[in-house]
This record gives sequence, structure tokens and C-alpha cells, in this order.
Amino acid sequence: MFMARHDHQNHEGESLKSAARERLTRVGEQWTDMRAAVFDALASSDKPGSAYDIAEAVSKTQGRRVAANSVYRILDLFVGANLARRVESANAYVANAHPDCLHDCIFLICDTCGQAVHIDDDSLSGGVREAAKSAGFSAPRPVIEVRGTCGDCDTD
Amino acid sequence: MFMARHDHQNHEGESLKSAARERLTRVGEQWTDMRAAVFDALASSDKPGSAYDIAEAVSKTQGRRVAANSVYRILDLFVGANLARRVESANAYVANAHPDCLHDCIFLICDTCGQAVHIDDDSLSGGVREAAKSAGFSAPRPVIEVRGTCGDCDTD
DNA sequence: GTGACGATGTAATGTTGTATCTTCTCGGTC
DNA sequence: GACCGAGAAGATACAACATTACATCGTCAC
Repeated sequence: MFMARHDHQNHEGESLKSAARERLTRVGEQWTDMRAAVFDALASSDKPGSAYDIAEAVSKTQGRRVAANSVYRILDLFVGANLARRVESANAYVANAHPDCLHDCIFLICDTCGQAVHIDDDSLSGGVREAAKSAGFSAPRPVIEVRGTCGDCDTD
Repeated sequence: MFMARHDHQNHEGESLKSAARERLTRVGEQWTDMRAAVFDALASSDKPGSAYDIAEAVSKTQGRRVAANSVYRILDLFVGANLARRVESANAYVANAHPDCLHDCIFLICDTCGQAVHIDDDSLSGGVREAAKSAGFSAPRPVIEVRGTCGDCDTD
């Protein structure tokens, strides 16, 4: 398996939420109701959600209209704080299940059901970094995403 | 170095254009004026161009208004025929310098100047495919893109 | 109190991508 | 030459994604 190769705090549910809150406050940002709601929406699905999806979900739980604008602000903040990741090839976001450790990650996105699996493999991403360095690129942010069909959809 | 590890026809200028024309006709599509113009626009820069950029460029060279719509159709066709690649993280497209050989590729995109460098490394992309396979994903289309700073911009 | 600041709301706008229907063009056929 | 069918391109509208500018509100230091 290509799963995590070092110790992860791999949170879920309330544990993930409180880890997120701690991390955000540790980097000097506030954990507001709004941010909690956005995080909940994000974490409640393993499908990447667009900012507008999130806005709609939050609107529902909050019982009032929440603008995409606000959601974008919060998502950007989350990405900066490593609480969430942007899936470039889907224009969408997912919660990061272990906000406490920083490394490159690889997304597998099912084109059929939309599910996203997130794996970490520093040897692979390290190879990509190396290749970039050889070409004269520095301080790279690797974006490694694989579009395909997941096991569940494949057997159908 | 991490560059190409097998024989490439690495075209440029007119040579690339004619290779593109040949390839497109070989897969049973027509090489029209419009498509040629789009290809020119695409190939005339090493910066990824958005469909709207291309539309504007083509509008200029053709002396008439060309709709983004038409450009999208042609770009999709090009991507399908391996004449062009889509850069997911930039919502943009680049010409493929060697349309005749099919493999995964890795883009390095400079966040400062916008330049995109395209390298091929089947061992890296193969590793990514392997990782995907281990997670139960099949028939993957890897998207490997690195956002960073290129050598030129870095020394400034 | 009030002034500064951060978070959020509101509204408008810009950018990217699709859908649908019509028109054009070209090649084959009678 | 007139007709017909198919694929290419145009026109229009709209959906989805993203950013900007400015207003409001609450909280905390002073």
C-alpha cells in the first residue's frame, strides 16, 4: 500500500473538527461560527465541494443566505492554514484529514462518482519536486491529481 | 536530468504545425483554417493560454470576431487528438510539441511569468499510476503540475 | 465613548465553461 | 447544375466559478 509512511494524526468527525480549531487558533486566526460551519460542510463529505456547493450547504444549516464570497474567503484561509486543499482539476475543495503535518499530497478523483481519495507519498512527490528542481524551478507547489475510476464504480 | 528518455520528434514552428495537421487528419478530422488559426495561436507562445486568450488572438489575426465557444470545441478536439494539453491548475491550454507520442507529462508553471515547461518522465508518472492502482483506481489520467518559480524569475 | 481592526454581508462584475439551435460549406450524387 | 447530407462554425443564452469594492457589525484597547 501507498498509504501514510509516518505518524499521522488522522482525525475524523469531532476529533477532526477540534484539531482544525486548534490549528487555526494556533496560527493566529479566529475560529468563528461561520468558519466552523464551512468546515463542517467541507468535512461532511469525501467528495470535493465547490465554493458554491459549500455556500449552499452552509445556507441550509444556518437557515439564511450565505454568499459565495464569504465562503471563498474562508476556504482561502483554510487552504493557507492547511485545513483544506484545493482540487485544481475539479475547481473544488476538500478537508484535510491531518492538518497538523505538512506535505504534498496526491488526489485520486473518480470521474464517475466524484469521490476523492487523498494519499500521501513523499517519495513520489519528492521525485516530482526533484524533477522540477532539475528544470530550474524552485519552491514548487506540486499539484498531483489523477482522474480515473474508483474501485466501487469500476466494478459496476 | 529528468528529460525525455526515448526518441521524440520534438517539432517547432512550421514543422510542428505540419505534424499537427498530419496527426489530425490521420485520426479522421479535418484541418480547417479555423483550426490552423487556433493551433497557431496556441503554438506561438510557451505560456498556457486560456480559451478566451486564444479567441482574442484568433480574432485579431482573422480580423473578425471569433467566439470562445468555437475555440473550446477546437481545443477539446486538439486535446483528444493529443495536439494540445490542458493545464488544469491554470484553466489553460498549451500546444503539445510532440503529438506523435502518447504519454503522461508533467507541467512546471511559473507563478511569476506564467511560462510553462513540459517535461516527460514516465518513471514518475508511472509511479503515480501505480499508486492510483494500489488505491483501486483504474484507467487514470494523471495530472501532474507544479506551481513554482522558474529559473529566470528566481534570479531576479 | 470612540477609533482601529478583523470578520462578515451585499452587490456587482469578471472569467470560464456548456448547451442548443441555426447557418455555412463542401463533397457526393443524380 | 440542383439537390442532399454531414461536419464545421456562428449566435445566443446560460450555468458555474471567482474576484472586487464597499458597507456593516462586534470587540477590544485606549
